[in-house]
Amino acid sequence: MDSGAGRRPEPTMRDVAALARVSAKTVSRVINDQPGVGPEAIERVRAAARTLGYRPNLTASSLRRSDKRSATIGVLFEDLSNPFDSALLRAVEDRARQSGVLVLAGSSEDDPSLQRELLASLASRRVDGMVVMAVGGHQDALQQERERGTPMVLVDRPPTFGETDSVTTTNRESAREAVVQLAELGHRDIAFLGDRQTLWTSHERYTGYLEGLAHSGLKLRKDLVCTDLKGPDLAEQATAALLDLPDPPTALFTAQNLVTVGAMRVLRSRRMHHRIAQIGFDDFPLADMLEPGITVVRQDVPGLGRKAADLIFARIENHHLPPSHAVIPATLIRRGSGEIPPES
Amino acid sequence: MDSGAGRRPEPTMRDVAALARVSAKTVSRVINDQPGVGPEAIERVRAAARTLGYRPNLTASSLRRSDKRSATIGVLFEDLSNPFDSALLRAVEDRARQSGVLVLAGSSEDDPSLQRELLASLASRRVDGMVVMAVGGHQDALQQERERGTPMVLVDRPPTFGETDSVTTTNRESAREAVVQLAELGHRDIAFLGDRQTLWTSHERYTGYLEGLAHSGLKLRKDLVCTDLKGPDLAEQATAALLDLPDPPTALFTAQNLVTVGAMRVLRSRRMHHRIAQIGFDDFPLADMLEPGITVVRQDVPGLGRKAADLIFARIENHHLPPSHAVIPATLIRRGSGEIPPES
DNA sequence: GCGCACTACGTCAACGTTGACTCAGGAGGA
DNA sequence: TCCTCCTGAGTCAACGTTGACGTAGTGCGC
Repeated sequence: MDSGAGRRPEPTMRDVAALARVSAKTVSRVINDQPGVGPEAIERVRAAARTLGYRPNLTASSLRRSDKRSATIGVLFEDLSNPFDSALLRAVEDRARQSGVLVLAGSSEDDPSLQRELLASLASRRVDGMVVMAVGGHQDALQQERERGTPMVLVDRPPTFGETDSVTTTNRESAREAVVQLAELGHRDIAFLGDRQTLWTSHERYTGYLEGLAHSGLKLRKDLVCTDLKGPDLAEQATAALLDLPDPPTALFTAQNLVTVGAMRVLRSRRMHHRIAQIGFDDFPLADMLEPGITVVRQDVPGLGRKAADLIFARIENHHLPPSHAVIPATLIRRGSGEIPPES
Repeated sequence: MDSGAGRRPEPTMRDVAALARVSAKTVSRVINDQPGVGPEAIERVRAAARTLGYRPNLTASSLRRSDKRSATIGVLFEDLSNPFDSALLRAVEDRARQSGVLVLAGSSEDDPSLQRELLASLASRRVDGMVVMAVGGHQDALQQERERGTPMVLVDRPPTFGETDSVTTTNRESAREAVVQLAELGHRDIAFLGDRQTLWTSHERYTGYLEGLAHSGLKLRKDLVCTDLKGPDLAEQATAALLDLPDPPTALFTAQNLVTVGAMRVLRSRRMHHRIAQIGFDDFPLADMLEPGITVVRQDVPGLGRKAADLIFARIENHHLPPSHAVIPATLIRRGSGEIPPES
């Protein structure tokens, strides 16, 4: 074993060339399957590379190559341990692998300065492109990066600046659909519980909620709207407060995953989960195993990821494509909780 | 905007040097905070770098530097969209960020040839180290990589070869603890449902099951042992078959996440979830919201990830450290399903 | 006034690879 | 026979950066 020795120096093309008694350039040709090398020279080079355990140095290669490709893309999401983000990452990774590209991944934690830092880190490594879930607020850093010509695709949230590809979900339309379904069951007091309004998705879903009410001829009750619920604790408090109203809602539209779970928790602890309707945005595991099953709007996460990857690779291939804004449809999955009619 | 223009060439040190009227070396010194540059030269270089939007090329830098560090590590897990894997990735990423290191991530899908390919891909990019969840079976590719001197830490599964760091969970001990708890409640017919036996973790948990039985003076009933349940479908079939036995089990030890869920599903559909005890290995979201809550052995996933990252960075710093094998304790979380006594 | 140390730079080559070019030798045609 | 073309190589420099080393100028002690 390696005990005692430090990291062995990697053999270089020159080492292989010396052993095969050819020039380094010939080794380069063999490694890159370029023509102009005779069969027995090819064999000598291959044998030498094998015995030395030679592996090409991609960093040196991409430094010298004319296209400067690093065969690496950057992925900058909010939190890689979040199931949504990791499913997205996996979809991007799968598509990248087909092109022999590896993925540098980072979590921005919705922190602009961290995003800026990671962006610079990716840029220093000269990635071929970036797939970014932009943090809320100003996107100056992203815009600057894009304006330098770095291929970039925004996922889940659209760019606030021009000429940049994006992939999003039908947030507004699907939220609206959920609310309309509740209204058609006879609900007239439908509460909205959502995440931070600075997040584009949250805001879109709220707009969809408003549209759904309007479409169904319902009046907006401002006391039934709870926004900026960051995390399950705030969601639980908000749900409890709603239920304690003199005129409580008969249905909840919970516009984010953790909010959905927080609300569920409160409904269950009050044994009201069979009497109050609930539709959540974004599916989650075991939603079908609860009593009742939780009706949700399911986003096509792998679809989002695949599309994002397709776009980034298309953009890398051709910088001059017109920007593309893909919208991936979400689906309403009826499991019971969203099909509870109002009482009396 | 960038419309029409291809990717703008990145400014180099020479560009900055020309603008600041100094040599490239001086720019290098300023960028790396090295001494030997006067204050006003520093200012000129800084200003020039700002106006040009200069960002150092880390690939060129790591090519030339003596230590050859790329400030990048590789992470090779089974499936990055799996919550266990992604939580692990996140923990590694957090630790890496502290050292200014980025993470190249890949999913091996438990496929030896894919793992081999990704390993080569990482090696070509000259990562400083690798954190690997080894695929089952032969680990030759990993061993070869390790023998070349690449710093490597195996997570969740130990190496079958020497001189390599690893981090694992108390699979056997915790499985044993779970089974002993069931036995102490009076259960005598405790079934084992587990994933593929080729996986080290599955095998360990099975061994723990056997130890638990032995410790409690129970005899092994081979007809209650179901292994190699890959995926929830097989788990459901196996559970159904167990319950259809003339002498069915009164408690289930489900040794893997998807198996746990599959078994739960069958118990619920047969309305037996309040009569048959169940303890699962590995926690999952909403386990506490079901009726009854699911008792599980919870692994300390962030702890595993942190430790793995600590080890890889220690190894990168010092190749000569003796190999370290960390074992992170798991905890039994009692929620109800594992505290159901046998009937009559 | 001379040597010496010290500071603030600059010069050069090299990291591992590849694009552009050169070149020897043989085949083939006029 | 001579010229051209093609094949299978090799040579050289450069990608962007930094380690090793060189050097001009200043300050200071004796």
